[in-house]
Amino acid sequence: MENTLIEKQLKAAADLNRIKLLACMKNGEVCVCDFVDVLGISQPAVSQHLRKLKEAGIITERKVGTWKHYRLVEEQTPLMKGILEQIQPLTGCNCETDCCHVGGNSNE
Amino acid sequence: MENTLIEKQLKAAADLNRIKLLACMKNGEVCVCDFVDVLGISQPAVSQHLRKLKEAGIITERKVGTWKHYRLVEEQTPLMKGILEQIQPLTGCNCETDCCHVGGNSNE
DNA sequence: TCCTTATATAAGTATTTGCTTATATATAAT
DNA sequence: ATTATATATAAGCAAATACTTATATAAGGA
Repeated sequence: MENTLIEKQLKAAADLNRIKLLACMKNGEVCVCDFVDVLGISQPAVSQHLRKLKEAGIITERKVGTWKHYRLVEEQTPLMKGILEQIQPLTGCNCETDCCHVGGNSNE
Repeated sequence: MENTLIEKQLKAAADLNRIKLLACMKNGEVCVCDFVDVLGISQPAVSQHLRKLKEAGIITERKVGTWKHYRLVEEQTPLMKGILEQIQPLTGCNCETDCCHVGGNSNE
């Protein structure tokens, strides 16, 4: 693993909001709309963070209708494996069970 | 290990010049003057990078006359252990054997 | 003491970053 | 076709970053 790739992945991970995104995704797939609630920043800001993580090869996406589900890629570099192990999980952002306010347990 | 400390250490490590500094220190103690040659940036720039790594608890220092020897702290966090493992070693910066142009194998 | 050397700090600046609001794109529903 | 929803992209801006040069500090030697 080259130092320039290490730099790219470290830069992608070195932000508290993106650390929280990664923490959420440790629980499974998450939608952009859920992240907005979790981080308290705008939807475009979330999109930009996710793009940075995607460009570093850390996450990938899946389109479901108008939604987009993001998740950690399966084959992480040794560097990212170590980092992801250390990131503390975040509750309240599990897309599997309550994605995009669909499923009947939302009050909107 | 809290996510805010993780952020601090990731931010400290997420720079190619600082990655090179860490790579050098994997070989042992290094002086500021040696880093200047290795990185090709000014001495104050090196000092500032080293301060950032020190403030993140990643490195420590030892004063020897007018020189200052920097080295990795012994008790690294699990996060930094993983990162340091992945950083590729850099040759030409081993302070133990050729520190600050002292030792007779310099041509100045 | 004065001068030199090694390093740190200060101040200034260009670049990068992380947000914002506004707009574009894509899908679904009416 | 029109409208609504979810996400992405564009543009602009404030804050952070990484350098520079100039200066301060500290130790050693003449």
